[in-house]
Amino acid sequence: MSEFNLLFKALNIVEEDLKAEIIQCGVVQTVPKHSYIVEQDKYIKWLAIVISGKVRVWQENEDRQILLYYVNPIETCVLSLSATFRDCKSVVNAKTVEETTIIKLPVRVVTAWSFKYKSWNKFTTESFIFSYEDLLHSYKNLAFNKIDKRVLDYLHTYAKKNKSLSIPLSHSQLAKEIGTTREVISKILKQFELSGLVNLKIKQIELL
Amino acid sequence: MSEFNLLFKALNIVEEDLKAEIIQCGVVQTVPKHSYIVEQDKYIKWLAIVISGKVRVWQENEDRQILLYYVNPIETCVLSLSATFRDCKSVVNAKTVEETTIIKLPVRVVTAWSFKYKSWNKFTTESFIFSYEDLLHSYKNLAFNKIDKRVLDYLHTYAKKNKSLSIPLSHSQLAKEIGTTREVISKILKQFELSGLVNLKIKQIELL
DNA sequence: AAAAACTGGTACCTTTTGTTACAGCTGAAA
DNA sequence: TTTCAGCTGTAACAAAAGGTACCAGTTTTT
Repeated sequence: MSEFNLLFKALNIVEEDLKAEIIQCGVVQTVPKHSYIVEQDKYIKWLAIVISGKVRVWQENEDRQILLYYVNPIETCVLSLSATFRDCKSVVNAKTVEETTIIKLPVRVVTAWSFKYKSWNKFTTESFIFSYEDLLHSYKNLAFNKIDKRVLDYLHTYAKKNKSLSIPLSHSQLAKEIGTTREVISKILKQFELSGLVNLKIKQIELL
Repeated sequence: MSEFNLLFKALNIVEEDLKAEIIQCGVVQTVPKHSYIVEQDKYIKWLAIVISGKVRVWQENEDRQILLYYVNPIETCVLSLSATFRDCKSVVNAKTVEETTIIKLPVRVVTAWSFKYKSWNKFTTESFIFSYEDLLHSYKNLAFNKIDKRVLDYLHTYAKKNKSLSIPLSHSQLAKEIGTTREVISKILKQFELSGLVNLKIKQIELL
């Protein structure tokens, strides 16, 4: 099935006019792994919807990072979605984790769709709601939980989303997800191992 | 001017049908200070829009709190807005700071408006975008800044929003906004005073 | 006016988190 | 095979933040 048809099906887009508009102005693009999709402080000109692959979205401050979320197939980054309503610079970075196919839609064209097409309205609304709740959850987690709890949460969430108890991350990668340093992660993982919570291998953490 | 007309004007609601619907199902209510508008884990049945007064929205965990945002006149709480699209329990608390007049709209009725009325679509979209960016800013702040910086940020933001260099909060109230304890705030404010950044009085912090 | 509750100041200690420094290990490239 | 960069482990130390305790004003309630 073509990328467009995948998109139509996943978002329940039935309006022929909308389909035509998307096909007309949409650009299918396959991006190699570890490529930037958006960069902090740069203007967002395209709304990108991930068809296959995965995109990591995070914030930076000096040498620290903190994960915001991953964009999975048939999702879009909320922040580029806001950009479709209001020209603005990105306050985040987004980079492909693996080879990723996206459909790019020019921001200016998309703006009107949310009122014109019911399916698009639903898509944007749900994206906003889901993303807001997700961020809220992260905020609460960050505000009230110590790092070890946050690490454990992260591992469990990762396992759940990927349906695998094996998390293929190095200590320093994990540190960047959580917003701390490698040494702290090493210490915590070691404690987890001693408590029998995990098995540690190189670039691999196995939940027990 | 009636509360409804204030609302129509502020949100640029021109559709007569929408005005009629709002007037028909909306309830104007004046709530005394320090009253709960929504409570954690309870279902949201009304979308509340603040007409005058102020509502504080926060999250709790054991004896700690952290401020999410204030809802000011002609704003609505995003979270109750999401509830209009999807029945859900509140994950936050909201309480009036002062006597507050709100217009309550039953969640079930509002759902369809965002596609039916352009002005309502704009209102919801802008609420989502604004709130998301606001939360994102708080998240970054929490992730990367130490408490003293966050306190200073809070004071400056407060001063800016209220157009007054005088912040009428006790140390323990401020602690609850930031998500820490009274002693920590006392220590930090004392340092600020010694550095000549603020003047301290009882229940009053003056930015210099 | 007396009592109670709230507010602020401070000292001391603990826990949590971060930093520095170094050593051993692993896997891929030359 | 050697080499080297990246990964992991760990110890010692430093800084940030939180907890406890107690005291002294101030405001509110009784």
